[in-house]
Amino acid sequence: MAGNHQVRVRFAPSPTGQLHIGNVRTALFNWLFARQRGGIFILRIEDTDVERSEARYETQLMEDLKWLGMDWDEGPDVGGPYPPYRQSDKMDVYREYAERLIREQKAYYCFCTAEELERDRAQAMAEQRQPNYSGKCRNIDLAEAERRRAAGEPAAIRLQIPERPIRFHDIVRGDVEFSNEVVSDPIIVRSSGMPTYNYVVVIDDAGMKITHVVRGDDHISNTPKQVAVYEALGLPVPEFAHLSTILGPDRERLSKRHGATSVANFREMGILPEALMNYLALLGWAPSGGDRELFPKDELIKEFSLQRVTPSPAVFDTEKLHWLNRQYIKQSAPERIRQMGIEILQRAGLLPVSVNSNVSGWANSMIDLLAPYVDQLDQLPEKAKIIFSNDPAAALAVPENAEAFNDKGKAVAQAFAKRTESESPLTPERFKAIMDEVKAETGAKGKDLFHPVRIMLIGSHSGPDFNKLIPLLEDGSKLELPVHVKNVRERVAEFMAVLEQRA
RNA sequence: GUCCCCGUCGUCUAGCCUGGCCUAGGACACCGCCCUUUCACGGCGAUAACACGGGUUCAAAUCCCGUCGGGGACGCCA
Repeated sequence: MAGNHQVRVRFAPSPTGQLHIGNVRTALFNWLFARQRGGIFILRIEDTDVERSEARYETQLMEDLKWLGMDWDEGPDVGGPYPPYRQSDKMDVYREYAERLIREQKAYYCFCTAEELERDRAQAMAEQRQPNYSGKCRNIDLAEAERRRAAGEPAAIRLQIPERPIRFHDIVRGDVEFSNEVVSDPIIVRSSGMPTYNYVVVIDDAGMKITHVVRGDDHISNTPKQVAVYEALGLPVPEFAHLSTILGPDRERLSKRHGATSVANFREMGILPEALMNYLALLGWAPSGGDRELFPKDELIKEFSLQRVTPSPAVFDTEKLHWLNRQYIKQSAPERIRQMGIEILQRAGLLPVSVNSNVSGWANSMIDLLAPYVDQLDQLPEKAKIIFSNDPAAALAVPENAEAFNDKGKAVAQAFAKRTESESPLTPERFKAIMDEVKAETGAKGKDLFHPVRIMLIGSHSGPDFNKLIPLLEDGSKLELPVHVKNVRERVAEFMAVLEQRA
């Protein structure tokens, strides 16, 4: 394909806060589209809102994108042929274009005051009309307007919307048409001399030779205004693709009150980046056939297509994200999960700040054992409670557990206790032998045999395999850890004390 | 209020453009069974949807109109 047909897309966030999940999805679709088509993905930081923009958010935003696995070909850090990629502050260019529009009578000075406009708007609403600009300054003679400005009267510049419908093509929604009646002449330069967003964004996008504008559908109503700017300036109009909104479970736009909504949140929770990317891609896009869910990055790039993006809004479903995350945890190299797990356990105060090889070896086996049980890695400390804490009273307070210690269960507990008080350390082999003896002595088998023992050891009748659990308890008890791990003998002794007392 | 967008299982969606292959497919969740001396994992299975009403047609989830419902935009914010 010839170079001049090359796809050029951009993600243009404002560094005013944490990168929101909806915005990353927009970034992702831009990126996937660019990579799929062998195009250019551009990062442009919109920090014109000086009051709210912060450098740390910009850094964070770039880290978040990288963490997710995205890269950009042009941007504030890597440069590119059409700078600037940070400030879209090209005042002279904006002014020059605005002057040209005035000269060509495609734009005009507007002397209306804010109060006047507000009054008109309120009246239109009251009369159930579209609150459009009246157009009262449209016919002020240019010479007259210049005279008033020279006399110090403040004036904004408005673009004159043509007397015909404005159409544009949207890859997701097809042809979209807005009647010119509903598109007010937009202000492109404020009376303060500052250009407005709808004007600036067009010049910036055109300047960067953007071929496809992929963004959230909250911009769809702005699009006719922007198209009018392109046309007035004689600039080529790009293709558009407006992505639907991501909703919370209550079908309201996803926001902070729905819980985790920023990339940073998911990262801290121990969601793997490939799982998040996969999930986000599936929100609004599906492959033809729609029968595959697992899409690693490379597969997404291969399969993605903007034409297949759905126009309807999607509810964010944490359960499905969790499912994908579990899939990727299982597929992932064990070392990676171990390392992440150790950091999380350290933060929870269960592992020392610096781990020696004895501790890390032990921690690794523990993480290997527990990781398949979690939806997100930050659940590890909670799951590790079975190893780090031992509370017989609490365990017996659960009716279901207490029931396991009927006469037969109690006999099992006593027989087991009798054999383990001298058995230390306990190996899995020895454990098995003991269980066989207990079985012979008490006649208990199956659940009757194993439930009491498991409750004694970890306070619950469900949990990981004994063969792996026993060594973890025995080895852990010998390590210097912030929280002492009790071995089997200690656990059984404590448990029996409480059990006898209750009887 | 006006305009725009959207409307398939509880959720994400395939199918819709190019009507018949749809007895509407897949996935998550839920439920059941199997595996496992428990739980989880895994395997198998079940329940579950074309918003409603009119057309057009031999035939409509698919095309047209209307209604209802949801979301968004209506700024000298971005």
